[in-house]
Amino acid sequence: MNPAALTRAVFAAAERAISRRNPEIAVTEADIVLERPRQREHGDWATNVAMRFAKRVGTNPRELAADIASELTMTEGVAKAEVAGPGFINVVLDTAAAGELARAIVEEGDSFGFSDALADKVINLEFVSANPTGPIHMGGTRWAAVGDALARVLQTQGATVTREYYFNDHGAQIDRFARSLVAAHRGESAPEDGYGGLYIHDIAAKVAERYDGDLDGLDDAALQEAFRSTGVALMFGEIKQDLEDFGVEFDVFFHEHEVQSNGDVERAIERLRELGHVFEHEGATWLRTTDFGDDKDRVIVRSNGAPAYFSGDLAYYLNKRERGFNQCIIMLGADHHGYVGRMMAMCAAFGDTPGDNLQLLIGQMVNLVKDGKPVRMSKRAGTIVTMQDLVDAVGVDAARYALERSSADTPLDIDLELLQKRSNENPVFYVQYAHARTCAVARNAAASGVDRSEFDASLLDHETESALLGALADYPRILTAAATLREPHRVARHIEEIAGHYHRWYDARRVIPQGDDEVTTVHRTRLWLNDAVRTVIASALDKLGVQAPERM
RNA sequence: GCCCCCAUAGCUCAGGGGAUAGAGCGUCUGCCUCCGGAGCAGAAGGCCGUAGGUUCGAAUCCUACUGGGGGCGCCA
Repeated sequence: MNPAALTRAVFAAAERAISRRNPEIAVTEADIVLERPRQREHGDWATNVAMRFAKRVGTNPRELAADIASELTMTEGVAKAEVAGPGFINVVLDTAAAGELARAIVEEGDSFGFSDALADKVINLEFVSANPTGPIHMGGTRWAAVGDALARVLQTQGATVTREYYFNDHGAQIDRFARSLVAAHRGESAPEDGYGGLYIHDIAAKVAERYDGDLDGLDDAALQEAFRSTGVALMFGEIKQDLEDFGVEFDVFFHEHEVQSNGDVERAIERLRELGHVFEHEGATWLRTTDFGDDKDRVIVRSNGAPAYFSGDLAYYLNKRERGFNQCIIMLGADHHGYVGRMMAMCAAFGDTPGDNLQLLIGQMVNLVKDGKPVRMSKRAGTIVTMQDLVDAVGVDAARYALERSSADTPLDIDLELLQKRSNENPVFYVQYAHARTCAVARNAAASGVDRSEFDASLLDHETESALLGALADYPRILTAAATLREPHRVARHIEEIAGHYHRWYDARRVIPQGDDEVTTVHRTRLWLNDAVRTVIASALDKLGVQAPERM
């Protein structure tokens, strides 16, 4: 019996028990909450439905629970339902009913746990969007890992997802970048407001190489323009390469320059003006974001006629909506959380629903720690620590997993020394090892003549087997939660749990017969369970963009 | 000054109102005659930052405070 079927059974039982006492109280399936008890001896599942309804029904929770439990006991697949504590109903499933899951998972394969919960969502997921003025730093690295994982998790729930990178190739920062390159080219020190670091010299040298001496005759403006366009292109190429090496692929690289030059900005402003949210003040054009909860109104066209940065956001958001996305998710670093108010106000000003059509996720800072001290400087970038620094230190799998297993709104310290010293101390290896072990067992099973020609779920009766099956049964719910809450770390935490249950099962039960013992149904049945675990771990690691090695 | 995020084991972090608060790492003790010991079993280690409140029930929700991080431009 799967959780959905049990939910229906509990619903039916609760409805009968409650309506007997008071027919006017309506129970819906949404009122039924099943959870996995922390203590195994509390059964496979528990529900608090009696405690939730006791007051309204006018009885005490334990009495109502007893009624529901006795109804439930009659349900096929339920071995036991009993009242516990203040009014919980603990349910133990028939061994066979629980064990069927092993076969179901193997037969369903990689798509086990997928659903159509988000099938109506056409999602634009914007993340990283690092400026092309330097390499990707730790904030961008965190979002690259988490964003890619989130995209994959959303897709398991039927959502249509476009991964998008907003490329700020417009504005004053690019001027500063160009001037920094020119300074490096001339052997001068970086401008005060410019960018430093070895990479600036690398890029400058590459630009010069590409022009092959043709730079000599150029005046200052032409020189800066040459370094600007070529430098940005080179920098962007490096960023794309870093992302690719990190296993993250974007569907769309959107250039800010596009909305700034094709009239979209003007059109967005005009739209907002028609809606009555734009006003002129002291020569500048403003959006009245305070009407929608922002702390202050925002300039969208400066008094000198130049569009403010925010105007690009207006046009870009409108552009996304016109491309057909009904949910725009933007992942921002903690240093940008100040934009939340104005972005949400902008969304509302367009007549959309903040929190639905537009969602902003804020990721907290990542610090690398070594020898107990924060690592602040990169060899290459000078002032910041880059994605490359992290990958060089611990590898892609460990880097991604370390970033993905924590909630993005927790500030995170990553201890490089620990991850470098003995890589098996990293949780990613615990999970990967469990997967490799399932593969080793499968290989040995094949060699010993154990196959999946038979299956008897009632033979999966060991406590480690019900625990393992329970964790596997939970996986679909974890995936749905991870998607709807935009918290892919839940997937990582859950496979750690599955891996733990698997290792304990491995210690307690053998798939391969010992010595000269005959291969029996027990061994074949256990192979199904082994392969079910492999299926789920491989699928979950894939969602995290982490390798699931067959051998380590 | 105002706003946002965070505070849970020695460290890094999980815990979407439920029962005895968990994992990995670190420390200590056991387990290799047979599917991979990158594993398993056990031990030690917690006023869940403080104080109130809501609730049958709070690490979880609300308020205030303390401590840490970040942000508050006609910069991008």
